[in-house]
Order: sequence, then structure tokens, then C-alpha cells
Amino acid sequence: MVEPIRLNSLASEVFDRVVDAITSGEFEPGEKLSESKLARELGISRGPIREALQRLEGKLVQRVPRIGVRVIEFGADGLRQLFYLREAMEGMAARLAAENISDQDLLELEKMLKRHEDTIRGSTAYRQKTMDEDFHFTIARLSGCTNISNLLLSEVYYQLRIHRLKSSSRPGRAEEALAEHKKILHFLRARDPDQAEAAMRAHIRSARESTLALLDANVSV
Amino acid sequence: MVEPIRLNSLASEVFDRVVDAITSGEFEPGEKLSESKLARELGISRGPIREALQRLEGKLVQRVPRIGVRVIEFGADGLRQLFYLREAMEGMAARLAAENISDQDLLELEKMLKRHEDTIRGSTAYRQKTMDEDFHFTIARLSGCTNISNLLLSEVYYQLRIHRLKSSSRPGRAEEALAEHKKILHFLRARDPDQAEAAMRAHIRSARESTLALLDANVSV
DNA sequence: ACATCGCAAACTGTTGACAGAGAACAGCCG
DNA sequence: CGGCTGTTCTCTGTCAACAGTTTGCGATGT
Repeated sequence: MVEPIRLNSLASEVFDRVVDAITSGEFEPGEKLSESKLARELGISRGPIREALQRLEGKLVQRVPRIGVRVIEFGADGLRQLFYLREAMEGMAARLAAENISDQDLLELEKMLKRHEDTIRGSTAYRQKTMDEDFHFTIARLSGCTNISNLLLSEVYYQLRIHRLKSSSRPGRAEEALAEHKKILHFLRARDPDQAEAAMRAHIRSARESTLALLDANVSV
Repeated sequence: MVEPIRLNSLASEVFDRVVDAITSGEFEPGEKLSESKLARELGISRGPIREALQRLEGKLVQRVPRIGVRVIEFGADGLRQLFYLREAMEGMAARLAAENISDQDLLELEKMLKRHEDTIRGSTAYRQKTMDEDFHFTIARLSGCTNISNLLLSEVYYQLRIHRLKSSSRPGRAEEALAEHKKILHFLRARDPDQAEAAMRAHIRSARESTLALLDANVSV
């Protein structure tokens, strides 16, 4: 069997590795990442490390000239701004999806929500994070606007994951979210761009309020 | 007189230089950029060149592994998608600006529009591009959402400039745009988020239609 | 004991070099 | 004369080394 030994470059490998490490909590927010140390640990040179960290700049790390690279940390304010951005971009994505969606894609979405419903009924809400991400990114993909879906993937969802790591969601939030997802799907099925965008934006606002309220509660405790 | 010789890194210098070269038309869309050649021309090593081109990836250039870097080229479809993204993000920016704007900032905006009006009355419409950019970016800044303003700057405006290079705007479009800017300012002054967002989105849709119509006309000619 | 100064270690920014992959081109065969 | 093949040449991906800077620790003086 012939297969390529290594398709992607070392830099991509390091990129994925570092993303995993950050979004899984191995690297704490604010922690300083040293190029040389990473290079030593991974057993490669500093070149690919540099490239990977550069690609992560503004997404998951901050670079300060002559100082180094550190994992981003953002408080309630940064999180709120992230939700503003999501609301704008995903609202537009829902609008475009409503204009372009095919019957086939509608069926796929319905099945997805069915699975989510079963999962919620069956187990704890742990899985809700990835379910939510699935639904939202599918909508972004169906918008047909690569600009928007790429930016959501690279700029928003990574940062969201970093936050979701250390905060659980309010009990009952999963059910709320599912109901809101169903409402969005309803307007997608109706091919109603205005209502689809409105429903998506309301959903994200709702998620924002829920998240920030929980955050405030935890901080004050 | 003591002053730092070089505050910013070579990579930043190269970044700015390449952005200028692309947005000024020195590098044509689709043209292949060679790291080594750039390095030779600028008289520095390939390292900073690499970093600069990496930072431009997805914004003004595309990288293909093992092949190289080329200036992005996008047709009517990419341009339309860019306007969708603008509509979403700048609409939200206008909303947030309406919520937070200070009297001082309102005065600044008024003076800016006054200057624009004088410019339009006095000369050809050549300057309209940068004027428009000024107004829109100011709104983004006033939104207070660094996420949005940074993304607009790095992902949207660069690409817009590349397009504006090779297409003039329809006669009379400058006046229309100014009127729409005034309407946006009106709702900002009224601190009406809903109307401010609606006016901004209508303005960008209007610009989209105007731009795309002109593009189609030119293509068919 | 405390503050200050100086030094050394570590790290980042940059450079030059090497190996492998792609592309262009000349030559050969049908 | 056209298509295939082997060579050469350039370019990217990667690595090791150098220079300048920041940081932290220790010595020194008060």
C-alpha cells in the first residue's frame, strides 16, 4: 500500500498540537510559551514552531516583540465582545443559509437535532458544547460564504473553546439551546432569511446572557 | 538626539511594504511571490519575508504548500461575500457605537462628514474611496469592540482596497454614499441601535449593488 | 535589612545553509 | 512534427548558529 509519508508540514503538526494543548487546558491562559522550550520538547527546530505560533497570533496567543508568546486570557469583557462578533457573523450566516439551503441539507440538520435531543435526554449536559458547535458550524458552512465560515472557525470557535473549558453551563441551558436550534431550523425550512437571522441572533444573545450571568455568579462567589 | 533606530521588526517592515505593493497595484492579483526573490530585492534574509507572507495569508495572499505564495484574486462572487461579511460586522459595529458613543465622538464624526462634503463638491470623486474607508473604520473603532474593528481592518479592508484599485465608482455614487453616511450619523446621534444598524446595513447593501452592477457592466463590455 | 547595580543565563529576531520537491527545458523516440 | 523522458534549476521547508535584548539572581554598598 502506497501512501504519502507526511503530507502536512511540521508547522501544521505543531499548530494542531498547540491548539489541542491550549483548548484542552494543558497550557493555562496567560502562560508564557517559549519557542526554544517547545522546540526542545517536540524534538524539532524553532522554525516550524515559530510559524505555528505566528499562525495562532490573535487567535489563541498574543505575541509581544522581544518578550515572547503567551496564551491569551480574556475576561468577561472579551467574552462579551466575542458574542457580539458571533451574533453578527452567525446571524448573517443563517440568513444566507436560508436563501441557499437544499432539501438534502435540511434533512441532515433535522437528523442532527434529533441526535442532539437523544443525547440530552440520555446523559449529562457534558456533550452540549460540541453539539452546539456542530450545529452552528454546519449553518456557517451552509451559508456558502467561505469568508464567514473560515473566520468563525479560525477566530471565534477556538476562543470559545478556551472559555468553555473552565465553565460549565447552567442546568437546563441545553434544553433551551435545543429549542432555539429547532426554531432556527424551522425558519431555514421556511426559507425565511429575515426570521432565520433573527432567530439565530436571539439564540446567540440568549447564550451570551446565560454565559455571562453564570460567569458573574462564579466571580462573586 | 537619541532615538531607537528600528523599533519594529523587519517582518513588520516587510509586511507593510508588501501590503502597499499589493494594494497599490505593483503586484498583480494572481502574481506569484517568491520568498527568495523578495529577500534578494529587499536585501534581507528569508526569515522576515516568510513571517510577513504568513501574516498576509488569507488576507492578501494564498499559500500553496510546496508551490509558493500568490496574490489573491477574487471575482464577483468573492466580492459579494466580502460585502456580506461587511454588512454583518459593520452593522453590529454601528449598533454598538450607537450604544456607547460620546458627544465628543459625535462632533468628530460630524466634522468628518462636513469635510467629505466639501471634498465631493470641490473635486472629482477620486478621493471617495479613502473617505468612505475613514468613516467606516471610525464607526468600527467607536464600537469599542476590538474584535470587530481588528477583523475589519485585517480581513476586510485590505481586500476591499485591492478591488477598488481597478474599478472606479459609478458617477453620483459619492453623493449617495454621503447621504447614507449622514443618515447613519443621524441615528448614532439619536442613540438608536436598531436604526443605526439598519441604516449601516442598508448603506453597505447599497454599495454592494452599485459595485457589483458596475462590475457586471464592465465584464460584459 | 534593604535598595541598587551589575552580570549571566535564557530567549527572541535574524541570518545563512542544506535537502527535497516542482517546474521548465532540452533531447529522444515514435 | 508531436509527445514522452531525463536533466537542471529554482524554490520552499527545515535546521543550526549569531547578535541583541530582557529577566532574574547575586554581589555590593548604605
